[in-house]
Amino acid sequence: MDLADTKTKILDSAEKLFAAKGFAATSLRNITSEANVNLAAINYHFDSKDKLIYEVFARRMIPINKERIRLLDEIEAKNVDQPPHPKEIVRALVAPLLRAANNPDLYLGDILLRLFARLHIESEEKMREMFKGLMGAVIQRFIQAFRKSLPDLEEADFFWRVYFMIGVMAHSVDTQKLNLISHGCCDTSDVEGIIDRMVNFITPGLTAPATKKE
Amino acid sequence: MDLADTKTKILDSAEKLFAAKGFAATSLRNITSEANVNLAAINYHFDSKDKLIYEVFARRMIPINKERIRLLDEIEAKNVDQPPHPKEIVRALVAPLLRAANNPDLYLGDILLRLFARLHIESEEKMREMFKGLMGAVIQRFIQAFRKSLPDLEEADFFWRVYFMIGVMAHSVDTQKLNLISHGCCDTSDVEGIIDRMVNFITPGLTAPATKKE
DNA sequence: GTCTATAGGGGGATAGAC
DNA sequence: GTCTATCCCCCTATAGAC
Repeated sequence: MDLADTKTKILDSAEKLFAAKGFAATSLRNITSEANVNLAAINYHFDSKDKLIYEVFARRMIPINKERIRLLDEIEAKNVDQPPHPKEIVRALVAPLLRAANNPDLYLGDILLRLFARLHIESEEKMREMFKGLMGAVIQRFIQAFRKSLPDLEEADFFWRVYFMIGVMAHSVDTQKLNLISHGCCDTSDVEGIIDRMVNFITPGLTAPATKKE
Repeated sequence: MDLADTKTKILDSAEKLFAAKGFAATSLRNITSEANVNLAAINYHFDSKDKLIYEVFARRMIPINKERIRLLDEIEAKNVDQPPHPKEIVRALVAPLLRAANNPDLYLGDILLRLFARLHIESEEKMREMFKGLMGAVIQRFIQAFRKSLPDLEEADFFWRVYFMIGVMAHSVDTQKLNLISHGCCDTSDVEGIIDRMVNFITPGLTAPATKKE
């Protein structure tokens, strides 16, 4: 594990600490002492703390988004005549994210997932820009796919439901708080099971009858 | 607006800045200059930054949770012989939170709501303790109510679905990011409409058939 | 209760030796 | 590429005058 080069050690430690404490609360000194490297190495390899934050995200986000697009391409290739069922699109969106947590090559556990959850909640301008750059294209592809598979939904209803779906996904990548309420009866290590449950929760909400004024 | 006393001015400014930038990134100097009060006033009135954070939350959370319990009591009083429909319980849980944003006595808009979203994502120990103290009893009450109204659901399925529901609620209190994808077609000021849409999204997921191994 | 002043520490970033 | 040393800033908290 100490065979990694300095740049990788910094990324690994920064990822872990950002996920645990947040960006502002994690100092460059925290990171370098955790990584057993020199303080100046961060500025040498990454120029600034902001650019380090970006690199930490990009390293994980890019492969996940590639896999999402690959799965969506596959689904659309199978359904050339009619739009695919929303359930399949939901699965293509959430599965690569949840699976990334249990990739044995990463050894990340909940760390990666809390990092994404935190990004969703950050409101600083730089975070917004970063998010747009890393996620914009994928979001647009999936919105188009969902729109075609839910053609009868009124536009406002459609976007609200997509937004609620993103909420489920963003919040549930961190499964720690679930243990606080479930006294350990939920197996948080069974990723494929979590994916199934999440798809089965989201799909009926997406495909429900239109919301009427009550 | 400048008629408020020092303590209230500090709470108002702290709430606004915590929501916008997070706890760690908001300094006591930011708060006192926004509030037009002296730096030392924070330590005089609140002792420390941590206790200020707690007070900011408690001021909003306590009335919201009281209203949630009141609505749940009301629902259960109407349904003494059979458990209420999950839909009614969902509404009792989400409506007070979403309505708090548009309370004209508070003039908070999205600020209050982003604050709650951020609390959900904070992982520091002190936040966990605070959350437990302010939310523990309410969560237990609602879990019991949901359990009775969903008696056929396997236990793990039940808790996962409750967790997904919390995700929708926590994420969707900040409606800013919705505008990024919906090009303004969603009316984020119509609180009762948002509540209806959210209840209609969550309920089918809660009441769906059990998740089977696929 | 509110102020000024300051203690005492930690932060990001960089210069320059090796 | 990696180190030490340091600049200069902002931070929380408190002491003590008013």
